[in-house]
Amino acid sequence: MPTPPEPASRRDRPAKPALSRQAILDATLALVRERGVEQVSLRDVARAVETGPASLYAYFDSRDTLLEHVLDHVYGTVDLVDAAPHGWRAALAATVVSTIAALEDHPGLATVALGSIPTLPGALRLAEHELDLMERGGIPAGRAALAVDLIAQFAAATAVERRARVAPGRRGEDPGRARAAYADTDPDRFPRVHRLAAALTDPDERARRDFAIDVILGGLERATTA
Amino acid sequence: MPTPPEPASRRDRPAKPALSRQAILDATLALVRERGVEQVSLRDVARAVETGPASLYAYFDSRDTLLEHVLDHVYGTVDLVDAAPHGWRAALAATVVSTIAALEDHPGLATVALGSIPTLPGALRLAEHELDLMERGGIPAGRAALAVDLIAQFAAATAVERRARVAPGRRGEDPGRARAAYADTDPDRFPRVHRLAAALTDPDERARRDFAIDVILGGLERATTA
DNA sequence: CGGCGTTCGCGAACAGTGTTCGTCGCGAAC
DNA sequence: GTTCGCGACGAACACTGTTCGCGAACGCCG
Repeated sequence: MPTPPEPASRRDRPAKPALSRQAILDATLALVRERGVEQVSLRDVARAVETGPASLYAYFDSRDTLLEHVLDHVYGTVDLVDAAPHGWRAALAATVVSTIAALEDHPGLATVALGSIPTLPGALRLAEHELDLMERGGIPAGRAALAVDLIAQFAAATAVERRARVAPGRRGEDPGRARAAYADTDPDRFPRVHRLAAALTDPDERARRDFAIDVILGGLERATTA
Repeated sequence: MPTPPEPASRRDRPAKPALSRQAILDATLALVRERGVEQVSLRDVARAVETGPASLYAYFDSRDTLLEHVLDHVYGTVDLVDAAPHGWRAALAATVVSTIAALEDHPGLATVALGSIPTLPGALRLAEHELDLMERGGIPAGRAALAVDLIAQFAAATAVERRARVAPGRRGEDPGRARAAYADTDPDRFPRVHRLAAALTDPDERARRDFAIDVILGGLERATTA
């Protein structure tokens, strides 16, 4: 507002990175990391790269497309744990944990992961590594291909749920309330739920996660059921 | 606009159901079923019960709360398959399939399921049934409690992903494009992904789902890994 | 070297959202 | 018959993702 239209703005400021896909991606990634996907609007991104919202559409078709690229960048940072030290199964488990952690570091991104079919390089790199590990484990290729999908779905879903549970700014969705709701269950209608209230609402997220990974990898190793 | 304020509107139309939680829920459920969650605004719901959007807040704290109740109603319609004919494992598998189907009948609701902790009666009923089946199967109570969570997460995630894949009005996210992307992968960087392109993009959703259920239930049956 | 044709960045506007506030009119109570 | 309380709701708010079209800067052509 102080300076009027600021003439020849582009030429006067050669320091400005000139607006590129990469600059937009980097800015979005930083914003997502610190605020979460749903608190990042296109106006915020535009402001971060010193432009208006309309300009972003020259580089990305839509907000969703932009977020898919951000997601793939995050996939690219996942630690691909090697089979060498503790065997393929432990390595695969560790890779899944790393995937979940990467998604949780960028709140809301997991929702994007569940809603899109992965085709970008970061996701392919992750799939390749998982296939490698399962090959070493002697999992038949057909099963392994299906498992890649199941694992990705599980990792994303876990990250989404976690976000809902920790519930930073959300309304009263705190775990304590859920715990109370289960304990207050009518013992006649829902005897098992009532009896297992504590176990069903156990807040130890790590234990839940490790249990799930163990179930999935264990089931994968078994021969197909007759 | 033709009739000015229409005086004494309430008294003139005693047929109107007077606006209740149930009426709002029913209207929302119908709209969700035919259009999907994200295409149902509070204004749409209000219009369906012949009122304004503000009135809904007398019955539900927020849109999210309303949707959670809709979700629970849907949970309440899930077919609880009995253990009698084919054993507990097949019954549990069928119940999971039924859960996924119910969620898919209400597009977008699965997202709500992933983002909230279930405390309402429909979800409890489902959990009770699953615990019953696992008890019959000899699954230790602690494992069963954790499994309830895993199963619910899996069902919701599957329904969410399915919605993304069938992609009714969404931009070019058709499965064909994904298939091509995998086939075009660089065979040097991603040899396994390239080789398994067909299997990784197999559009047979039912096979993927049954594989996943088999893996999870199989892993559940195994003793905990040493 | 000057003028013009073209491209494209982006300011402004659009249609829509969930939510809140304050008024107003009905129904019950005295 | 009059008054009062309370709940319904119209209107407004702040914000979203996205599109349109003006205008200014660029580079080719004479």
